[in-house]
Amino acid sequence: MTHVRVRIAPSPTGPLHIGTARTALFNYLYARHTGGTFVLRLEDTDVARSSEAFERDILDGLHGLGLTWDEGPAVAGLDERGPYGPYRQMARLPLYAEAAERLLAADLAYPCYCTPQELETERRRQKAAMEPPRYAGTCAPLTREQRAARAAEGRPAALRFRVPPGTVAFDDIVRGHVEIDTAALGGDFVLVRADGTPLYHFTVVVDDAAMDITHVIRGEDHLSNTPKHILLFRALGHEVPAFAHLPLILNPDRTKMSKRKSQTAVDDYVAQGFIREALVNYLALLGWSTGTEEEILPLDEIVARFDLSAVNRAGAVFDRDRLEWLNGQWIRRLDPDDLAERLLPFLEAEAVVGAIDRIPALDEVRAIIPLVQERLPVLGAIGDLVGFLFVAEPPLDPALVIPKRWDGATTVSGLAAARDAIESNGQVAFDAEGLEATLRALAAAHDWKAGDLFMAIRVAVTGRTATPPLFETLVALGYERTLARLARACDLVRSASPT
RNA sequence: GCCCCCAUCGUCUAGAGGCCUAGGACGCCACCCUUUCAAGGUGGAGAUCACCGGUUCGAAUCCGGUUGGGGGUACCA
Repeated sequence: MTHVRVRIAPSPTGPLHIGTARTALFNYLYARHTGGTFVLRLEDTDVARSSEAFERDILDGLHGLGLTWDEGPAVAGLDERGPYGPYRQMARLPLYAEAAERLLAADLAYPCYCTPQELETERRRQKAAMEPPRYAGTCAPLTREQRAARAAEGRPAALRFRVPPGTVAFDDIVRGHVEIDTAALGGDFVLVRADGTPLYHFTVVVDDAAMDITHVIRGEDHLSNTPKHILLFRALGHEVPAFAHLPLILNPDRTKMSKRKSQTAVDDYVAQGFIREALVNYLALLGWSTGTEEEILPLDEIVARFDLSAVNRAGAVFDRDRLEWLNGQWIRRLDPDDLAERLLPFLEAEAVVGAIDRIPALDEVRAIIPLVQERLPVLGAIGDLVGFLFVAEPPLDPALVIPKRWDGATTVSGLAAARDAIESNGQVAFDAEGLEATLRALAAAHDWKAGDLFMAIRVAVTGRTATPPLFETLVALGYERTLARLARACDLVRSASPT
């Protein structure tokens, strides 16, 4: 068996897309599962739309997900790795020129002098006549003399590939046998623009051939293009790699996932606090499953079980709710110290937007992990959950402080009594067990339902009706602040509900 | 239009001729637990396996057709 070589070939024309991440993941999984090599190649020939910022974003994003490559280009801070470089297409221009030269010399390709306007006119005519759009082959039969004449006129030439008649067949690893008549390919297609820059279908094949790629694993949107690629591999005299076309990730309306209809940037998910373990796990399960009922799987486990031929054929709608659930599962499985560290940037972000007044120290965050770990669907929810700990005074709606079964007067006396009880208990006994005992006793003594008292205190001290467990929360708040907030809420309710 | 691909609960999926009166998960609804919120537990609603024909003793599973959906069809990637 030959050594597996697969690649992900993103185009740096936008931030890392969920679809690209998924394709990268499946290539990575296949490479790691088979002990093969995972190559990263930048397809940056669309100079107008490519940028270095996007390059960084894509490579950082992939790394952030834990998808490391064995061979890849140099980007800021990273050296080029691998013996098949360079790994960015703009640095491979001479290779394409050489390949173009070979095809031209063998008459497998020919110069085309048609202008964009002429092509456009023809396309319009075909459309009007209800014919399938295809290149008419105007320049295909040109003799050497005719070509020279056109060149002498100063007409620039694109290079077109001569599409041979017949049918191209291949056995797709996920889709099975596929057969396409080359007549359906739209005629002889362009390899190199008139300005000399090579086009995607050409570069991808030249590079996959040069880099000895053995398995092309990519989105189903490339299935129809595959015959063109196979024809080119043959023309270049290279062995045709195996193909595996992955089902598309879909918008809720079942069209190909797009920026317009879905959140597609991996960055955005990360910024909201989706963690890499969950993202990778979720993406792996879009189109693949273990065949068992296990769903929560770490990357190495997925690698061990991955099977390309078990990949689904139907497209999969991206379900954010399910991702959130999985994210919560993974957050709960995180080591507490690790979680604390991952939370810090989100608290910093809260401070930046002014949602909290200060950034807690790491130890402080560690201390509250037990309160938040099983209450975070995403890391970004941390501010909402416990932001009240890190502000001077949380905003307080007096009406909210009064429990449903209580009135203002009861609330005032309840809060005052609680404050006094806690204070007389002293700072030494200020722990969760002590607080619970004290406050339960207090409720019993006044014939209040403990839940009502607790709710009044909860809102008084946090400003919210939904919080982590009360006593632990009070402890996190601290003795002094607990007393102060109780007193403040007491005053607020008293003045808001005159008796 | 033409070419290609696809089709099991709303969503992600299990299922590779009898184990299926179709299993799991998310979401939804109830109940339990409970100081709120989560988490967890239990239960429920939810799929005539797109449709029609065939093959077979037997089909979600195989074959053909229909319908529906998607993708491709550039001097974009």
